[in-house]
Amino acid sequence: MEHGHQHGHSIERELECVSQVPIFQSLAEEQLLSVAQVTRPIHAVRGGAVFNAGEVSQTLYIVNTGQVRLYHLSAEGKEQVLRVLNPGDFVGEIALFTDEIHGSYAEATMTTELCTISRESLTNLISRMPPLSMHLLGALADRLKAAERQATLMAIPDALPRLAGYLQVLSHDQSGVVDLPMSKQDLAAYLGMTPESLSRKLHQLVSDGVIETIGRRQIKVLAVNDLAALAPQ
Amino acid sequence: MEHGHQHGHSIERELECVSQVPIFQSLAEEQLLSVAQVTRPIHAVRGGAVFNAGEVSQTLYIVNTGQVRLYHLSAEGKEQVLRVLNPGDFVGEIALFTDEIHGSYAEATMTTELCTISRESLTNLISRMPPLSMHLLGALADRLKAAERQATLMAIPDALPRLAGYLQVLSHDQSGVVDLPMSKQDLAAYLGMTPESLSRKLHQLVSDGVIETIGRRQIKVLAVNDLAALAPQ
DNA sequence: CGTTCTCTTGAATATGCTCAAAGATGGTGG
DNA sequence: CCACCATCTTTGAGCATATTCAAGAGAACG
Repeated sequence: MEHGHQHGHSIERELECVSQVPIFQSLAEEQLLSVAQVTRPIHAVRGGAVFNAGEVSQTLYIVNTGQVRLYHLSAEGKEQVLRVLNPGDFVGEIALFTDEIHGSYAEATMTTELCTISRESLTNLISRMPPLSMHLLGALADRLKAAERQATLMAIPDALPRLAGYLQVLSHDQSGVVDLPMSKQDLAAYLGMTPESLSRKLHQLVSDGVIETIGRRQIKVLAVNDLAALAPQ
Repeated sequence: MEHGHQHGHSIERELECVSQVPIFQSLAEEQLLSVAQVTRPIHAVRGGAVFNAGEVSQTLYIVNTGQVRLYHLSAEGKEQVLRVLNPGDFVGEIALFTDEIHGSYAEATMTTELCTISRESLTNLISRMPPLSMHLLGALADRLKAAERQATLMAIPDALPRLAGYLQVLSHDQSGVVDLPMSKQDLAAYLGMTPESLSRKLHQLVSDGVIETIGRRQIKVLAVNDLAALAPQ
C-alpha cells in the first residue's frame, strides 16, 4: 500500500514533468509542488502500451517527453489513428467526469516519459486552485475546436482538400517546414484515405510546386496561398 | 448604458432559461439567481441568425427552447452542418478562452429562446462557484468525445458504416425510435455525403430490415445488432 | 550487409458524386 | 378548407475518384 512519495526520493522528476505542462505553467512554485506531489511518473519504451482499449480509467495522462499514439482498432484489424500526443499534450480527461472505459489504445512511438494524476487528486487540485480549472477549460476548448475542424475536414469527399487542410493547420504552427507527427500510413488512416491515395496526392502537390518533401517525415510548404486555395473555407 | 436587469421587470424568464440548462442544474436556488442575473435572453425566429461567421464573440449561448443549427459555408457555397443545438446545449465556449472570431453560422430552425452569458460574467461565476467549473469541464469533455467519434466516423470512406455509426449513437439515447435532429439534406452534409447517397443508403437499410422510416424525421431501429455490425468498432 | 518495414507506382474495379427530373410534404394564401 | 407553391426527398443514368490488389523501390534496423 504505497500512499505517497515520501520514500526519501526527491520529487524532482515529477516536478520537471509537471512544470513542462502548459496547463500548470502559470502556477506558483508552491502550487507546482502540490501538483507534483500527487503525480505519478510513467516510463514507456517504443511500441510499449500506456493503456489499452477496454480498460477502465480514472487517470489523466500527460506527456512529458517523447510521443504517444492514440488509435482505434477497426473490426478488420486496421488501425485508425485518433490523435498523436506530443510533449505537453494530455489524454484521459473524459474519464475524469464519466466512469468510462478507454475507447482507444495508447502506444508510445518512442521512449516516452509521462506523468499521471488520478481523478481524485485532480478534482482536489481544481478545488484548491481555481485558475487551474480555467486552464483545463481552455485546453479542452482548444481540443474541441481542433476535433470539430477535423470532423468537418473529413466530411469532404475529395482527398486533396482534406490533405491540404491538414497541411495548412500544421504549417500554421511551424514556419515553412512541417514535421509530420506520424508515419505516412498512419497519416493516411487519420485523413480517411489509403496510403496509396496519400502518396499520390502528395506527389501531385510536389508536381504542382506547392510542397517539397524533405526526407520521410518532413514537408516544406512552398506556396501557402496555393495550399489555402485547395483547402476548404 | 444598461448595466443590469433591475428595471423593475422580474428575471423570471432568465431564471427559467438558466434552470433548464444541465450545467447549472445542480446549483442551489440562490446561486441560480446569481446566474440568472448576469444572463441576457435572446429570441430568434425560424431562419433567423443567432450569430454569423466572422463575428467576434465573447459570449456563451445556451439554447432554452427551440433549435439552433451551426454550419460552415464552403467555398462553393455549400452548407456543412457542424452541429445542432437542442434545449440545454450550448455554444461559444471556445470564444471564452481564446479571443477568436466565430468559425460558423448559427441559425434558428424554429422559434427559439436562448440565454447568453458574457465571458466576463462567466469567469466571475466560475470563480465564485467552483462546482460550476466541474460541470463545464464535464460538458466539454462529453462534446469532445462526441466530436472525436464523429471525426473517426467521417474518416471511413464507405457511406454505409458512417450512417450506421451515426444511427447507432442516436439509438443509444432513445429507445428504438430515433428522432432525426435535422433535415435529410443537412444530415447528409453532416455525414459527409450527398442527399442522394443518404437516401439510397437509408433505402438499403430499410430493404435489409434493419430500420423502418416513420414519417420524415423519425427512424425506428429494428435490428440493433445488424446496425452495430455495419458500424465500425 | 541483409532483412524487414515503409513507401511508391501501376492497372482494374467499385463506390459515391454529378446532373437531371419526378414524387412527397408542408406551409400559405385565396 | 382546399389548392397551390416552394422545398425537401427520392430515383435514374453516366462519370469521376478513390479503393483494391499486386508488385517493386527505398529506408531503417539489427
